[in-house]
Amino acid sequence: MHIKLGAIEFSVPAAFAQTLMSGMRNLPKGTTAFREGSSFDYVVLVMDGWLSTTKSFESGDTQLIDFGLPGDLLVPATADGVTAGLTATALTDVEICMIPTAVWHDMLHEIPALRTTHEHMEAAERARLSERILRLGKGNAKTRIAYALLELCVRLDALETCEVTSFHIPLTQAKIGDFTCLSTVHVCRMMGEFVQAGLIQTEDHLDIHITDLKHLSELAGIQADHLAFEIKPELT
Amino acid sequence: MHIKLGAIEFSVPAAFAQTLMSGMRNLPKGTTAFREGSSFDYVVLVMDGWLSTTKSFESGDTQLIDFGLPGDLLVPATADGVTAGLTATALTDVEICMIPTAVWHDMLHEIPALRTTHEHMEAAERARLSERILRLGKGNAKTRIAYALLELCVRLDALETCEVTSFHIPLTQAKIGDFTCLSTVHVCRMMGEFVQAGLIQTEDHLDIHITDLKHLSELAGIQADHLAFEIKPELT
DNA sequence: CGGGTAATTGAGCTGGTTCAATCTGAGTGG
DNA sequence: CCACTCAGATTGAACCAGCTCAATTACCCG
Repeated sequence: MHIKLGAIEFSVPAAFAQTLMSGMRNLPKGTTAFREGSSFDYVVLVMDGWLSTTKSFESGDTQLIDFGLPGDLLVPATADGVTAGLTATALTDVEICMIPTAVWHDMLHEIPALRTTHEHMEAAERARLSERILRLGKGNAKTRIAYALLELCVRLDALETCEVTSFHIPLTQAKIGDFTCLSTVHVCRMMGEFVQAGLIQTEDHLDIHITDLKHLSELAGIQADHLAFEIKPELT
Repeated sequence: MHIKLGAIEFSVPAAFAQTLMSGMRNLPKGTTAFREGSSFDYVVLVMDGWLSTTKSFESGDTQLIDFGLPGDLLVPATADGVTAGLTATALTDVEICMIPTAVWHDMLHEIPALRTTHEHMEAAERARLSERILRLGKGNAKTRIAYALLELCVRLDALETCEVTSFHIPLTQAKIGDFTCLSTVHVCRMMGEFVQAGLIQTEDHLDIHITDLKHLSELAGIQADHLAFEIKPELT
């Protein structure tokens, strides 16, 4: 039995195999893995596909907090250890593994390398959120979008040191707007300007080609390779 | 030897005492505990006083990410496990304990209750950041300030279920602005309106009295007691 | 009393929003 | 093969929450 955490495959003792197998779920696009406020004593390992985590006001206004990509571990719990503080929704058809929190702790305990990777991924998540808060607070629309593109590029391991960097994001402009806290209208305009300026090209609105990494990085306010060190555990 | 994590005192085996003692530091107001980008293989336990964690653009624009209050544990590392992703600055005279990351891991391993509390505090931090991102993205100035006041109130254990709730925050309006991503001018105006509307009173600009918790909660978009469950580990 | 930090108040400005069309492309059914 | 539909992208234009700039006030401290 193997699981992938971050970019690393771990072989898991047979004792855990049954629990892992029975935790596998296929979620069709648009369905929910767990919901804010509900009791949910699992961690969720993303095997395949994209999820978003969101948080809402009672009024219904909803903010996209983060994406869950293959290899990511979603930890929904708030301080009480049991109640989910976020809602996780499948952005594509998704395969996840729901692991009871207690079992996950046992696994971390029994597989030291897994614990190390887990800690690096938690640090990566914190770093990601901090970078994003910095840009929400002090960055303008272009900085926020440029950063979002770079972050996704790095997380998808698509970064190329030279020439054109290409990757696929299963996101509408509305989702990019949710992620960057901008209206779809403004996302559209800004990305249009990026294309005009020769920073990126798009195909089908979903395949992104970064054609001028240097200037996109400048706009984002961070060097792409530096960001990779901050948020990609396996580069150490 | 005892340490306080969250609101809980833990007795620590003698083997760790020497390391803990030698990790103690007194930082005068305005000094820095660790700096973004530097190598720093410790976790920082806040014994007394307030710290802020910040993140900056190369241009110098700086965003306040979070506060470190007594009992909080600051984990500066990014995904590489060693490089600090944040800068921590003392907002008041501060007493901290710098614990080497490896030692901290040993302590978590040897003291199961400490590990549990640590996990709840990490969950609390995630919850706090999510709540804040929600308000940065979808909330207006009043919502953000109201939430900031409530969050600090809850973290300071000052919450009263009825009547007036009072607490002290060693913050200028400029810091509140940094925290909520608003200009000092706008913080001033909004807090002025809160006072006018009878939601809060202030003394010396630092002592806050919440005089209408119900309406402040409505403005903040969360019930104060619900927030307490989300971000206070020891209420479980 | 002088000097410095923080708060307050007024007034004009702007980045990004909202509202409202219009356009485009991928189905879908006949 | 075409007409219809629907989601998403694009474009234009008015609007506004919060910012910046600038001046004034309040308070503390030596």
